[in-house]
Amino acid sequence: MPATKAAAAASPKRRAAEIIDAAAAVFAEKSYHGTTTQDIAARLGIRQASLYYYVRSKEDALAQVCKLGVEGFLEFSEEIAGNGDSAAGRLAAIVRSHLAPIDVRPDYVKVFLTERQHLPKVRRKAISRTARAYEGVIEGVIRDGIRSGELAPATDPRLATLALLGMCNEATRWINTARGAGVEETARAFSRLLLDGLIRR
Amino acid sequence: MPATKAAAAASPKRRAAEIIDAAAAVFAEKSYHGTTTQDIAARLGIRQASLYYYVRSKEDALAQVCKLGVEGFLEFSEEIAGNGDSAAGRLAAIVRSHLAPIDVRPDYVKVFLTERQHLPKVRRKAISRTARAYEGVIEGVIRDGIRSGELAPATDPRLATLALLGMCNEATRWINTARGAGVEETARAFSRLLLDGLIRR
Amino acid sequence: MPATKAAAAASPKRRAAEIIDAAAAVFAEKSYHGTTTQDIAARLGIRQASLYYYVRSKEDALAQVCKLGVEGFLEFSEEIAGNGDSAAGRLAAIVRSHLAPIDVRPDYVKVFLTERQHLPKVRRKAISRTARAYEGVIEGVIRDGIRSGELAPATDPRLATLALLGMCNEATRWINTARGAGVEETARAFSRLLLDGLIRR
Amino acid sequence: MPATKAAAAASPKRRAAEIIDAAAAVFAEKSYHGTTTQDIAARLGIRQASLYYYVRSKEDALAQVCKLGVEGFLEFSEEIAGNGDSAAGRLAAIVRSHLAPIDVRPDYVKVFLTERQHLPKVRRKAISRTARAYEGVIEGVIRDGIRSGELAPATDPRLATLALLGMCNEATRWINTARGAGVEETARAFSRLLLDGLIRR
DNA sequence: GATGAATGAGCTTTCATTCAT
DNA sequence: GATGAATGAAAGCTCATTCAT
Repeated sequence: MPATKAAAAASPKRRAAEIIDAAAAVFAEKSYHGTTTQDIAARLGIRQASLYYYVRSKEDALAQVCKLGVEGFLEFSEEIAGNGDSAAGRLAAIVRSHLAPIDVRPDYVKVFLTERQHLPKVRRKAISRTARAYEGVIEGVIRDGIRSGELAPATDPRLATLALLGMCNEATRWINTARGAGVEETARAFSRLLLDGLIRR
Repeated sequence: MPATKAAAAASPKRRAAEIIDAAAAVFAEKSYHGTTTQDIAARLGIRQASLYYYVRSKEDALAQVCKLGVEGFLEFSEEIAGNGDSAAGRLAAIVRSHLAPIDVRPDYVKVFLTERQHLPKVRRKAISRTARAYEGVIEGVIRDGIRSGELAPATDPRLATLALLGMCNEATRWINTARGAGVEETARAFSRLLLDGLIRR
Repeated sequence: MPATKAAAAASPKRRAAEIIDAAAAVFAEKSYHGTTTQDIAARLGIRQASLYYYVRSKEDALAQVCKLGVEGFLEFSEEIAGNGDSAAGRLAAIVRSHLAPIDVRPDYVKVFLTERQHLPKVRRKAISRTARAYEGVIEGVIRDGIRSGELAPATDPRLATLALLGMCNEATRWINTARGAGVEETARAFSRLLLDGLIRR
Repeated sequence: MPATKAAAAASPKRRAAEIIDAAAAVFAEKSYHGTTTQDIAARLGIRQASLYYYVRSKEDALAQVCKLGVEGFLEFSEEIAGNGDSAAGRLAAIVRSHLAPIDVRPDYVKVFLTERQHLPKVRRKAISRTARAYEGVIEGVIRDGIRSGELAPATDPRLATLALLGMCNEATRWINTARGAGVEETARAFSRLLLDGLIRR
């Protein structure tokens, strides 16, 4: 029976994860520079100084959040890109898999997308490289589809990729809110839109 | 005979606009809370204290940037929505007109999109209402098109609107850069994508 | 008639020097790490934050104090070492010229002697090199005197140098206090001691 | 069979002495206020909190180090002063006995000399009294020598004492290092210097 | 118009210390 | 004996803002 209030329900590792969780939530809401370490501590019901038992610095917390926010994007996309499916099928799968982390850990993804710029150069560059690789994979699938005649030859693969990413990434702002919709629905609607367009046939 | 370097050729009003221009640029690059008034002053070649001759406060500068960043979106969209064109034509026009300010004043739009959350509640709510109205206009055009049989009946107008806005808004990150493309091209590619999709017919 | 309290008697450059003066005094009294920036501000009758208008950081203040604390040692010693005087005459002059800055700016010298270790490595090494050179000059004079037969052949020039420096440097602790004596007296007594010893002849 | 690495071979009392040893070493290197309890713990391979099993506080550690650092100075000096030897012989013995603790426990002596100022007033004053007494003993020997005609009548006993102490105390900075020399040598050189001076006879 | 000087408020971080285990 | 977890207090520093000039 734990006596202290704060140490209540927390395994050694779990507590550290909770700190990062809180950081992600507050960074997502107020932006990195708009967040004080006090904000994070308050959300956890601990004192500000106690954060530093688990986290080296505010910036380190951002780095951890961003790391978890980007994880999962690249790996699945490569897997999908390499399966033998049609280009359309693979693109639909990519949309679905891109929205998945946004569904599960929206704060982490949002922070990764909007706050990673505040990471120190070295880390930022490394992440940018990963992101660039991810875009490349999607672009490759589109090029494939054009070459094979499955996708419209007039398509600009680069801009199509940016469109796909743009609409999916902005979903961090509204997915699972009243203003928006759930992932399943969103994934279906976005795939259809991307592949078939709005025009009735 | 102007002695100071910076104060050289500047009408009273023009100078004030330059201050806001500089604020927009730095806010866009470093985020609102990541920007110091010193950053803005440095970009203008003046001293920190001199900013306050033109601007009431840092927050006031943000408000002005956001105001100019949102201007032009709503007016044109209503005009377009009300012209007698087909739904497809009107949507293409909306895409074009939405990208226009991004082309002309990317910093202002970017700041409006990402930093308006840091405005005090009253101002923020007012802007949100405008934004909501804007979304409503687009959604209306899509509903029109579905009703008239021009657009696919299975379309979710809300999600289609969010998709359109998402892909256009994210363009603030790359339009006119080497990584992206110019507006004309982008508008054409995005309209086609939205209306016809990627699949070859 | 100056209205503000603090800005009273202070030319632009003079004020900065006053800040460093205060820092030297407090560092000398409480040691570098034992001093808070608040201590320095209090001695000047200004607010802590105001220090940073003149000084980049506490460490920068230490660097400035040390720089002024070491200045004057080397230059004179080289001059003296090179004049055509006897070894005994030159050593007496070195003692006198070494005690001079201790008389004029005891705090600066004391801080240089005891706190320079807390400077960042680069600066510290540079200062150490200067100090080493200074010791070398004195040692050289002693070697000269031994070679010419003026000084006792059994003398260890290195240890004699360290003795000279030791007794002079410790004078920072008591010179011009009731516990000690004035410079003139001290210089005379130390020269005689060094050259003739305590034994009566 | 001891399980923990660090706690291996250590009697209860011996361990406490090791803690103070470590404190002395780190205080000597980084100064009292420049040392963190973590620094001391790290040098022992234990955790910060574990220090408090042996030491009441950081300040208490300083007090213990200073106590051991000053021990041995006074007792021997009184013994020497009281033996029937010549003034010169007694001064040489004092130099030797003053350098002895510097040789054996340089860190303790150095900390005593440079950090005792940070002890709370009561303790500091008590130590100062002891130090003053020590100086008095040396000064007495010199006065004796002058009175008896053994030492030069023009000698200022106070300044001669301060010279002796200055050169010996500064030896904490270099004794037994490559830059300096061993105790035996140093004691011999310093005695001769003090008594006979540098001039050849 | 512009700025040098100053500051209140607040920020991130450090640190000695405590205490239940 | 030793330590993981936590914290009160304070440190150095930044920053938006003011104001006399």
